[in-house]
Amino acid sequence: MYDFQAIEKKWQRVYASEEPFRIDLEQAKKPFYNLMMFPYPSASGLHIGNMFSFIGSDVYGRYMKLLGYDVYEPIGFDAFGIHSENYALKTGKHPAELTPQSIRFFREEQLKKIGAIYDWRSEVNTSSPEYYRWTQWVFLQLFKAGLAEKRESEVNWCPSCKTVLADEQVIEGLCERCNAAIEKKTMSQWFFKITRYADRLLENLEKLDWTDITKNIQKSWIGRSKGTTVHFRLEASEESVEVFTTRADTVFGVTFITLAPEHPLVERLVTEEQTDVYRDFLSRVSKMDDATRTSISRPKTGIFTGSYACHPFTGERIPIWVGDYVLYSYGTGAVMGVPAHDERDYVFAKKYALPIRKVIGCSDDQLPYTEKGKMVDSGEYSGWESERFIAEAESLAPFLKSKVHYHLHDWCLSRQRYWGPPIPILYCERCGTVPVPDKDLPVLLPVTDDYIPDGSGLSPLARNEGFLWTTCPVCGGKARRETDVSDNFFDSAWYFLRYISPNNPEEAFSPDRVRKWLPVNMYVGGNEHANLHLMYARFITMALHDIGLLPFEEPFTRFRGHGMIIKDGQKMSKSKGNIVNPNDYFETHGVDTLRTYLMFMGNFLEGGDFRESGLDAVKRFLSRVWDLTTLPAGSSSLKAKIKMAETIKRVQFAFENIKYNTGVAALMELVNSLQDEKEIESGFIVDIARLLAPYAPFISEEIHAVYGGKGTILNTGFPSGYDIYLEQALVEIPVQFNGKLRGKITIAQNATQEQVMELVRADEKLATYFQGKELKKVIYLQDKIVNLILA
RNA sequence: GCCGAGGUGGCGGAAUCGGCAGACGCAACGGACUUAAAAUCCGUUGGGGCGUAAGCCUCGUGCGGGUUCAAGUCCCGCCCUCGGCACCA
Repeated sequence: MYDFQAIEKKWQRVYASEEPFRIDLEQAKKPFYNLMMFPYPSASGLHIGNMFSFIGSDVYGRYMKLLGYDVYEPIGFDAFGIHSENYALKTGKHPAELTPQSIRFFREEQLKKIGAIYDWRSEVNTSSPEYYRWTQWVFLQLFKAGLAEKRESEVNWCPSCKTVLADEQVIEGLCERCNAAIEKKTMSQWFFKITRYADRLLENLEKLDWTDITKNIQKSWIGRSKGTTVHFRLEASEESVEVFTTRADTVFGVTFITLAPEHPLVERLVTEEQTDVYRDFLSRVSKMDDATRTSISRPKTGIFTGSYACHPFTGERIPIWVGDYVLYSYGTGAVMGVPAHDERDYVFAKKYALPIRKVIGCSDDQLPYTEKGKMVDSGEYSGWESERFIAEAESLAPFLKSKVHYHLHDWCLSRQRYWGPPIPILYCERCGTVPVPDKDLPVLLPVTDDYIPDGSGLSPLARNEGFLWTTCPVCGGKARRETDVSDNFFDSAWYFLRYISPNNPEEAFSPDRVRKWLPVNMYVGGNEHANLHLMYARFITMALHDIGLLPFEEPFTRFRGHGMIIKDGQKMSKSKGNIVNPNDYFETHGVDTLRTYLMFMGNFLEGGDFRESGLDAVKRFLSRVWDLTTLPAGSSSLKAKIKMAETIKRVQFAFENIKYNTGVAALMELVNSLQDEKEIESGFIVDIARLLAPYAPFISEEIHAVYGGKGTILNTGFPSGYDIYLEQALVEIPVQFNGKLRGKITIAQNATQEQVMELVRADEKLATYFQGKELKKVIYLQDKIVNLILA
């Protein structure tokens, strides 16, 4: 009888007391760093999606362990940040009080029970001073390298969370977390200059073993766009306005210029008689939130400034407009209006009766014609191909310059909140902006009940006099601390470095261990972090590399993004009441069953549909595995050994290619095929347990122990030695006539075509197909298939 | 709109290099065990047709074409779903 509860309790105790997966970070011979994405300890516990992710990662780690690697699988908690703080605000409990409770539940009731090979000595907690001391240190490294900068900027302000958000935390004008409409505010903020790395972040993708899905998400987020800037001299002054275009070939078709309403030239360009119109327009635009402003379907509006520029090629007068569809934050904040060859310009020109000039060969009813083609009515360049003009633009005229623009923006690091690491900067009246010296780290987050944001735009720390004032380390005078804390994404942008030196009080990460363990060999997590976390972690790594602290540029050699779990064909949500709580199944089905089922229900990289009926099926399967131990010891059939050899290959393929579901299926097939065995070798059963061990740790350990095995089964190697039986296996060869399957023959491996044909002709049924036909051709693939072409 | 991934039975999903489509599992149906039920075990299960039967034929991987001895897989043209980006100039 398979008593899963007793077995699991026993091995959970063994794992806790004997710690068989402790890794000697100094001495390990074959280091393999197996990482999964940092969990954020919510009060509601790890949900089934996290569990899916962690188990998928652990299955890989266990497999590598079985192959003999010293697998380091660290674990820790991403405990700072707005999630924890918002929850604290809602419940009225202090985050410093709540966070340890949440962590305790995660650790004791969930993570320690799932049979993962975590080395708990690795545990880090981003909200502990021992950790954030080094977060602050990393900030200072970047600051000293000129990669951190405070500047005035228009920022996304969430009126509900009362804080600034990075661009990537704004989804269609709404806050990623609370869905409140984002407002624009001008504030002084700390930024990391990630845009300096845009090209390298893009180019390095080629070298990484990541799936194309993840790479593609990063590519489009970086959003590299190659184009040309064109200078238009203003009619009324010596200044010029610069526009950015990817279609320099349409420059002869410009009939107007449109500036973003925020463009600094606008104020000066609006003529007296247009002032009222402009004021009116501006008040309408500023009332629009970002969601409305950037909605594609919204009608485009604009006004004429009253001023003109000169066309650099033709000298023609070009009216300058202001349009709400031009974004100040992209390109130069100004565009050249080419209505004949651009959708938006076309609509705009039609609306305001501006001329339309065709400069790319096409028929009139095709306008706006946005394809490339042959240039027409373009002075000396008429007849050129678009591509040629674009490629050579820079060399054609001094007012044309090649330019690359990125969608990626600098990383706004400041948060006007409480629950994060204080940014380690001081402002001294005499010395200006001063970094906190390393010896004074960490800048401790004060323990206070006064942590609720007041909407002033300042962090709660700004009200804390005890925190605020200090002494300038340079001149000894009075200095004020920076009161913003840093973005939660910064905590998790370097944690994989801390994991290799988790308790080192001297260094953030020790260089010897960096060389031994990094970069991370295998990283597993959700693709929803492809734009944010993965980009930031890559940036921080690249920056630390350039500073000379890391010998590599890319933190994660191999990354696999897993899919999402749904329940009975529907998305899980609180409102539907169909949230799966993993702990519910520990008692009813057991951890082994839950783990194996999660890996079996679908392709790990694509997600799956969670169904209790499937869970029952896996429980039955494990029970059948257990029943094999009741078979008398003896020798199993050749058929069984051949099946084992095939299963080993299939299971290994499944692990290597993260197709875990097919590995479970292969094991089920093996167990099914053993139903008729009368007796079996104990080694055979332990080999089944070895194949199963990455999926179902506890039953595997128990089977290993029942047959006298010592220590963890993961130290006993991946099964081998069955290939000799495979050589004895007969093959079944499908026989086709004219491409249609008509039968099969069974023959020894590596048979010649003659041997195969002999059997085919000898087969009573197959032979009938030859009657009255001439055999024209035989296509024979050894051990695979034979196709006979008859006339 | 652009970029990417995908579309396979009643359902979740397999099919590694162009070579037996539907592995494995669920559900359903039939049977064994049982006084009965649950549990468990055994069998059947893509559609259509022929045959008393063993079996045989035929269609079939979103749609339409094509390449090939052979196509879920490759090529061309569509449709739909999901993910990413998006007044991006």
